[in-house]
Amino acid sequence: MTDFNEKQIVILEVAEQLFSEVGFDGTSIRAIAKKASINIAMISYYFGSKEKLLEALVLHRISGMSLDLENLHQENITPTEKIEKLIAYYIQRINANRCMYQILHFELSNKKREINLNAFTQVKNNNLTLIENIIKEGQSQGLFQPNINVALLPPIIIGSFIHFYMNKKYYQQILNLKSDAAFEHYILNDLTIHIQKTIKALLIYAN
Amino acid sequence: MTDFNEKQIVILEVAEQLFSEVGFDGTSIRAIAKKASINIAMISYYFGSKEKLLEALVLHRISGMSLDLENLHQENITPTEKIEKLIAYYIQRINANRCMYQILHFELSNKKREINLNAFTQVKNNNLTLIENIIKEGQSQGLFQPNINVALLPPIIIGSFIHFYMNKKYYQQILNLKSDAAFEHYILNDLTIHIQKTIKALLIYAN
DNA sequence: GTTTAGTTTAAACAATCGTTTAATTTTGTA
DNA sequence: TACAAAATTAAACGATTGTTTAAACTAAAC
Repeated sequence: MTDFNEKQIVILEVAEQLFSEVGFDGTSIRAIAKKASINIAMISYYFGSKEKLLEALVLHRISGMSLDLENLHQENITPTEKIEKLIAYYIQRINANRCMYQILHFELSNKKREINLNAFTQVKNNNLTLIENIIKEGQSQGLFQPNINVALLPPIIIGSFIHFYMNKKYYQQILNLKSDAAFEHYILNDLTIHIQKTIKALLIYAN
Repeated sequence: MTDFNEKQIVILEVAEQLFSEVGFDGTSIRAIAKKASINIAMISYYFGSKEKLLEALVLHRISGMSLDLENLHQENITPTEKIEKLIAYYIQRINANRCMYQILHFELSNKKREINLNAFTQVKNNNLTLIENIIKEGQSQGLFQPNINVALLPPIIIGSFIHFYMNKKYYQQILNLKSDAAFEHYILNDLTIHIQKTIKALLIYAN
């Protein structure tokens, strides 16, 4: 998977954290080097430049963002249950990769940057196909409505999560989630159930 | 509403565009000055500093982000129709303020920055109360389900929009929206209808 | 016409930025 | 041990950053 040594991995991890916390432009080479306990020249030495470090980081993480659920489609459960499982797994994976999602979320919409989107587009298309197959199955069984815009389902799932996570302080306040652990627990339970209910209702309920 | 002169307004508008396009850290005082056709010293002269310019910009725009729908609650239409109207209006307003939403979205989650959130929190609480009142009305009429987590509805609406907008290029590609106008039209029609359907289904459908 | 306060300007400020250099240390191989 | 390649370092590079300065300009008030 990776052709990076231990020291390079440390740099990538530190960069990921800082980029997600204070942005690419808000992160200096010196800040990364200090946090990774290395000399600032090592970043150019290993990755070439700050821009290329970002590219390497994205490519390094992107493969782990594809949903790995080939067995789900073959499981002997109802399409509704499959959707439930898919969403829970999806959110758990977004949460696990939330730093990278945050970086991509901003840097991809940043007109200054021009990252190679092919790998990310492929991940999104792959995840979209996965959802599409389950929905087609549900539709063929007469469980789901026929007129579902599948392309707009990921925005609901990902968008809800990202917005919730980006406004962490606000939702911690109004939902009385006093610790980071409580916030994360809420995401993996209450928020997940809420999104599951929402998508299920959309698929099943006839307008 | 504003105590800014024409020149200050121009600076604020240019800053808003650049901050949303390339981020706060990605925007230099000189870039703002050049685009606004003013001397770089004028920004410090009028606003004190770059940080204070951002604060002034947020405060300048924030009042326009509160939903103004007092009459909606009194209209003689069903709660379901009220929700539809509310969502269409909500998305139209997010779209109109999308630059500021983008700025807030990133800068508020940026650990470097410490903007005064009170005004924004007030807007969010105000909008939440508006939704809550309509849902209570629908619940009292037996139209909506009783167990609705109102706090998690804005994340669906705002989150879906922002995610869709942030991944503009991707969705333009897979939805075959070749122009900016076609993309905006899709947001104000198809995406709006999709979110309306989603929220309605969640409110009405019993899991 | 003079004065005064408010604008606008070019220039300079120190600080930080990403990157490169050249010398040194470390590591692995013969 | 001797050598060569790789890794690491401190220092410096020029460019750009946000901000300040002091002079010049504008326009209304007296």
